[in-house]
Amino acid sequence: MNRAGNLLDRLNPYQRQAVLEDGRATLVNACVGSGKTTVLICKALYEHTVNGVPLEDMVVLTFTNRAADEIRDRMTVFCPGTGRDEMPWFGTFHSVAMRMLQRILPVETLGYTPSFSVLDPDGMMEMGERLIVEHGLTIRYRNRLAKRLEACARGRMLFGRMKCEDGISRLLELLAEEKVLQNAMDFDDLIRNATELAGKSGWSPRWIIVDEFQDCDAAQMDFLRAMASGDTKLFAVGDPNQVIYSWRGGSRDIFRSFAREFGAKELSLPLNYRSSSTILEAARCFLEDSSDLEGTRERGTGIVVRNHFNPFLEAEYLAGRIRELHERGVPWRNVAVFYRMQRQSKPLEDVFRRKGIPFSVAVRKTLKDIPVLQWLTRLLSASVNPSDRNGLVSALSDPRFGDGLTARETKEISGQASELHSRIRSFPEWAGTGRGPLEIYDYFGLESRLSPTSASFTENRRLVLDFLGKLEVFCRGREGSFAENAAEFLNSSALYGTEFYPLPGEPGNGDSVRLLTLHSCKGLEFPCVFIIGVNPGLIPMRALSGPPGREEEEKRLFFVGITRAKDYLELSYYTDPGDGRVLPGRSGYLSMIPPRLLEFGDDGPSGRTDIQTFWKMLLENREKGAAGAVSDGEEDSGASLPSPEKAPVRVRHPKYGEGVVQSEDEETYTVSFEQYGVKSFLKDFCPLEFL
DNA sequence: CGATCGGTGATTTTT
DNA sequence: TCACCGATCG
Repeated sequence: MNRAGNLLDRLNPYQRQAVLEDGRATLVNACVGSGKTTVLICKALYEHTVNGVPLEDMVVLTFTNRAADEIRDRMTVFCPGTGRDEMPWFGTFHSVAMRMLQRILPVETLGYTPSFSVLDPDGMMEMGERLIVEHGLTIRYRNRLAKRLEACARGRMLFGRMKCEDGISRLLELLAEEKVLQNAMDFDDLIRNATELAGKSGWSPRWIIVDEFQDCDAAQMDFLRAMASGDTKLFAVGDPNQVIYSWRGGSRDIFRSFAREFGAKELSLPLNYRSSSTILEAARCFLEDSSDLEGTRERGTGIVVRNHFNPFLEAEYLAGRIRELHERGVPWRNVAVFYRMQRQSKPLEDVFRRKGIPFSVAVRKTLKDIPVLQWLTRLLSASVNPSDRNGLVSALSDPRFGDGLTARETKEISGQASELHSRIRSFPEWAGTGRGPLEIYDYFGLESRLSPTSASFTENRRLVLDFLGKLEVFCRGREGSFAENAAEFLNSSALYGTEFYPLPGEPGNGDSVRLLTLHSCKGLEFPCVFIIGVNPGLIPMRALSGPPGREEEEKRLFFVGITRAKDYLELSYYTDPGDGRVLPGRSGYLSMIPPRLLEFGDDGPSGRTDIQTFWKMLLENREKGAAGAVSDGEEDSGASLPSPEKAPVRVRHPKYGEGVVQSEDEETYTVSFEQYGVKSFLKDFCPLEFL
């Protein structure tokens, strides 16, 4: 009681109201940086310590492992002695669904056993490839199979009209059968099967609490519905302004339908504690509805806008600028650079490495990127799960580490066909209650399989022993057989994804500058943020086709990026992006920010950059023997502007075409274009041609 | 089989 | 705008 009492004292009135709200369903519209995770944790603590709800009677759901870990860690701080076992239903949607299927739901009715295995996306593709061969299916666009399957599973059809017979839907059916046969569930199956069984089981928690509710898709909503009985209370926290995954099924409508379906009381957390009011005011320009967003902080410095010739020179500039910040006492980890596409990190990586700036990149690492671990997990999976034909075939047929059998040969294996095969089959018995890394290493004869002569031998050996070491730690102190525990380990590492594996050669989360896509920066915050490539075609991404609402989502994405910054924000764009799909010059989004919030950097470091830019252009032009491109380098510096007259002033813009100047103040022109509506332009950086 | 034409999509990605 | 696939034709 005391603890919870103290906890409440630290909350603002909005947060306190949310924690104390006791209706059947509560929907908290939490603005960016308003302490929503704190509220969520306080809610769980309050119900537990004050209202006496056992933690086992609460389902607390997140979308990422990172969020789940944070919540569990912070719970443990307030409830000392509480481990994972006391919070069985705290976790990601997928891990909670998996646990329910393993422990309390009758999976047998679906043809599974509680020791089913979790099929990661790569494993699913392997299974798909095999089924295509075995059944002689004809699949169009084979190299985009993954995308096609995903689209098909969500009821959409990629490459809509196809003249010829296409086996994609047949493949989907076969996959569904095969998964049951192999006692394996993919990520979607976990949610779907848990939903189906929970609806019938009659089991319900007293509370369901959901984080980042705006990311819920239809299947996850069904899952909530299936778990909730009439007595279950629901508490969902989210921010409709941060819907940036709608292509994955998230939707702003989910807020409305939740409120309607459960008659939820809607509250809001409008106070942002993170960003300076200047940054927040700029961010507000990108919202459809910014009414529930109030700053609490001082103005801070202006948002710096800069242009660079190309991504390479921009990286040079950033390296210098970030080093300068570091020398003034800013730790590396307080700085982040955001961009729209993964590949934009490349020039930054190269230059930062050369200039000795420590950095870490959020790269998407899957098992596939580390072949030896991919093979090892298939091998172990086949060893602990006898129905896992898929893993067996993958492990045996691998040309590098396995026996290099063809699919046909592997199919006909009967028992003692291969040494490796018999080792796999007798593994559970051999393993008993526990085996160490070196024992397993020797048991499978890995020393020779990893081919000691190959260049990557040392690295592969280290990766394998490291992985087996983690397996040992995981299994230590657990009851049951080693094979059972190893199966559990493989399942959670499939769900835990990349972070479970060491990234070879890369420094971890130490003191380094973070390079992130605008999508992956969600949920983080940094004192200093640089958003690069704010060009038309990149931010916003060129949206040719696609459902309406695309443009709004790009705005929200930029909003998410801006609101990561606490104190310092710098936006930059390229004069010469070096990519046909990206237009040179400032994105229209920069014109949406009131100019009084911006500072256009043209002194100091950028001056150096301009000289470099000029040299670079000179060199390139000399090499190409081309002339005339140089003048483009300064497209944004104010060309001669005629004084405005009383009569309508007509202008031409390179992208928007002809328009009429509507109004003018000291810094800007506001121009109305026929097709693009009203835009405003800074006088000093004006791309307009006066007619 | 090689050349050519037409249609489609490109990016982001928790688990 | 470009890259890639599939269909079609000679």
